[in-house]
Amino acid sequence: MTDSGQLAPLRLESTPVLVADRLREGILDGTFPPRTQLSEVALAQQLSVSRGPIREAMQRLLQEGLLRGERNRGVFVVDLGASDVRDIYLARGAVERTAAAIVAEHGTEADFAAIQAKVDDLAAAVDDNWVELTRLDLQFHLALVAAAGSARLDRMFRTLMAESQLCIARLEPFYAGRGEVVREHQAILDALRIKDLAAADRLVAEHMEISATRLASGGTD
Amino acid sequence: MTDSGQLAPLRLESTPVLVADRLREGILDGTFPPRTQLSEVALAQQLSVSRGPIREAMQRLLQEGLLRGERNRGVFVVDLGASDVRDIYLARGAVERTAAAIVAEHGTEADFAAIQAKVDDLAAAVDDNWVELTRLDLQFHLALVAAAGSARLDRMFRTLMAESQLCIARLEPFYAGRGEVVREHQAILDALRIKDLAAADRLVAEHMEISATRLASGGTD
DNA sequence: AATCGTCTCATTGTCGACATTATACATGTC
DNA sequence: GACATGTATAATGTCGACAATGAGACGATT
Repeated sequence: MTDSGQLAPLRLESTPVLVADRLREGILDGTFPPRTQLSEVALAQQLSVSRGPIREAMQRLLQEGLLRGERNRGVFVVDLGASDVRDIYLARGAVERTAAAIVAEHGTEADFAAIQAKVDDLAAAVDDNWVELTRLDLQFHLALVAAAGSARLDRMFRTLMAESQLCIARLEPFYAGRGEVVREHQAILDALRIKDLAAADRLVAEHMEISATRLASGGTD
Repeated sequence: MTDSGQLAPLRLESTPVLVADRLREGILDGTFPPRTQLSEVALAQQLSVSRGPIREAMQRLLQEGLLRGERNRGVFVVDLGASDVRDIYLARGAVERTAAAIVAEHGTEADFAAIQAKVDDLAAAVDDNWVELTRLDLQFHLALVAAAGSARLDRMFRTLMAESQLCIARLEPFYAGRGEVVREHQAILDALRIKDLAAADRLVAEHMEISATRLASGGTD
């Protein structure tokens, strides 16, 4: 998997991308709580860059749905309500059910192995760190979508993943026990392996339904 | 629908949005053919604005998938191949099938009327103007997704719509006759009205399949 | 003759400063 | 005292200029 012998480019990412990553991290880990305004000048000073790259990074996060912009006012961290949670998981269902159908039909053994690795990571994780559990949870779904090999499904899922992470981090749900979650994911993978499209579709749809309900029950609309 | 007596804001949209609209229009109508580079300074002079808004507009089109950026090189109009066409319609299937399921279950008479209006527009259009026909075609699908009332499905569809328009405009397909297209769309709407989820899902999936095959056959991979 | 090194040119990346906009507070008038 | 108006301030929006990067052309060297 690693391309040893090949040298990586000196600068992997451009400055605006680096800034966007830092901001996204800050939003997801609670450094910037919902509804807080992100000042361009303040961030520019803290990160020792000009306002240009900051604005460009904000543009990306606006498109990702993590920030909300008001004309001539500024950008604010989004505040996701219960209806947003339902909508996010509805959209994820649309993406992941299609991805599952493709993987079930055309998935290779390498694809299944990659997804299985994510299930194993989830099973091996410690129970008490729920932040890590949700991260690994999303990694499974990312691997599932990646296995479908669709650039656009992947693009759409990544923005939804960021939004999922945001509302998960904010609500701090009881994660329903590791064992149950591992079983749910393993069941999806098993259905994919035996090319049972109907079962895979149903399991993914149910998984979205359950996750959305779990999260939405704790939030305000 | 019109709010007479009320004055609209002086500037509806910000400068970068206006610029993005102009650029998108130019890309879709062939003013900027695929693989052409968009120079920041040239566009800034032509539009009489600074490079800042230009860069911001380009950011949006990059996210929409209409432009491709290379570090320290510039941005270029994307060149979509047959595999991209298939991928776009795969992703559209994911979005629109989910939207159709929602509309079939919870759609109001107003929703159906709005979609029916798009079918009527399509039926009333003149035959020879295929550019207009494809535009109206996409308007139907936009209305369908809008009726689902999901902000994220809508967001995802709009970017896919732009990409669809691009590869349609580039390939200039024979549009398969207006009558056939009208029947296909009317059939989808009819299935939604009678809440036949299975039929609606199948019809939308087939519509995507047919459209993708129609377009991909003419392009290069 | 082929290759490497250097130069030039055009373009993007970044920066600091000015212009514009919106909010909040103070002021004046009825 | 309450409302409308004017002003101050802090933010974003925009601009022009400088720096850095990459591509192509030209010439020198082996």
